[in-house]
Amino acid sequence: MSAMRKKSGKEHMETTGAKVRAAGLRPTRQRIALAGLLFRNEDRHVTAEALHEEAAKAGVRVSLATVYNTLHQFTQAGLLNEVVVDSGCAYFDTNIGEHQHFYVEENGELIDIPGETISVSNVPAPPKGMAVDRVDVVVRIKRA
Amino acid sequence: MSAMRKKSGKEHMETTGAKVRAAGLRPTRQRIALAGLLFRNEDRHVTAEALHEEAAKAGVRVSLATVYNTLHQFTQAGLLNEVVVDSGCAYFDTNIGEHQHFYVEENGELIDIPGETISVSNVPAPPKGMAVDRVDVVVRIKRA
DNA sequence: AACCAGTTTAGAACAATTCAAAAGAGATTC
DNA sequence: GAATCTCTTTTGAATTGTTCTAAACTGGTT
Ligand SMILES: [Mn+2]
Ligand SMILES: [Mn+2]
Ligand SMILES: [Zn+2]
Ligand SMILES: [Zn+2]
Repeated sequence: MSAMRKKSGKEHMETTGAKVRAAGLRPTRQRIALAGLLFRNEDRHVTAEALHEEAAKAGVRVSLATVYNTLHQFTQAGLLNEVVVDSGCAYFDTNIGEHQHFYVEENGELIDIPGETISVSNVPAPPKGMAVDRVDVVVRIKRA
Repeated sequence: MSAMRKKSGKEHMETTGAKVRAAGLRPTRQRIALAGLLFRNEDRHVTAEALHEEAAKAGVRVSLATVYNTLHQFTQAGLLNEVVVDSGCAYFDTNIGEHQHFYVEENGELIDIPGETISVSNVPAPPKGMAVDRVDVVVRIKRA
């Protein structure tokens, strides 16, 4: 589902519950609420802290520990990707397709670069006994 | 200086002091000692903690705070590069030329990929008012 | 309704890093 | 070479992001 139709409120709730269940996770209040926030809009990049605040503002009471647990569970279930751009802060990405990022060092913002855009070639073979897990490209940008 | 001759002990000390001074930093005991450890061998990737231990083993008494300070000062002076591969731990690289890395997630090891090897093309223009600072490629590998 | 396994929570614990204030040491001047 | 000035180092506390623990809770089942 590359281009998905905008869903109505109720429809979104159901979709969300199904998504959590399909991931093999019990659809609890907090998981459904967090999935609701995460998957409601276009692709997004969140930090645990940020999602926790967002939940609070949306009137959803969830502990920070649960936000961390949920982000990791969603990641393990393949619903999210983790993006490493900053030693000191973990980002989670709702865009799980192959793609790359601009990273605005100044304010910590992540911007998607569609997967077909950048091409990486001549990646050498890894040492014996090792296999490539994934190739990450981060384009660090700053004010011109 | 791509391929440098191996230096004798004393020669290395002098070179080291000069390097620190050339970077615009006062050649203090601890900065010279740390530079000595860092730039003595081939290119290396260190963590503050690791360098601190290495110094201790070499009989050099330096505080961890100083190791952090020094690594950052050397980085700012262009003697080191910081490599981001793990949210939670900062790596510093004595190879300041353009190159890429294999990252062995299992044990946190970094392996250089020479700069001419991988080619990255079609990097899109950054948003208005922004400029590319640098493009990082990390090839995450794991046991096959 | 009772029950159980899985989940959430608050708060303590941790790891990596930074900060603050006082003591120490290069560089410069006499 | 002593006085002096500024930059640096040190120690330990403080911060930040994240994980752990043990007790309370809840979704799903009987
Ligand atoms: Mn953050
Ligand atoms: Mn480390
Ligand atoms: Zn993304
Ligand atoms: Zn390197």
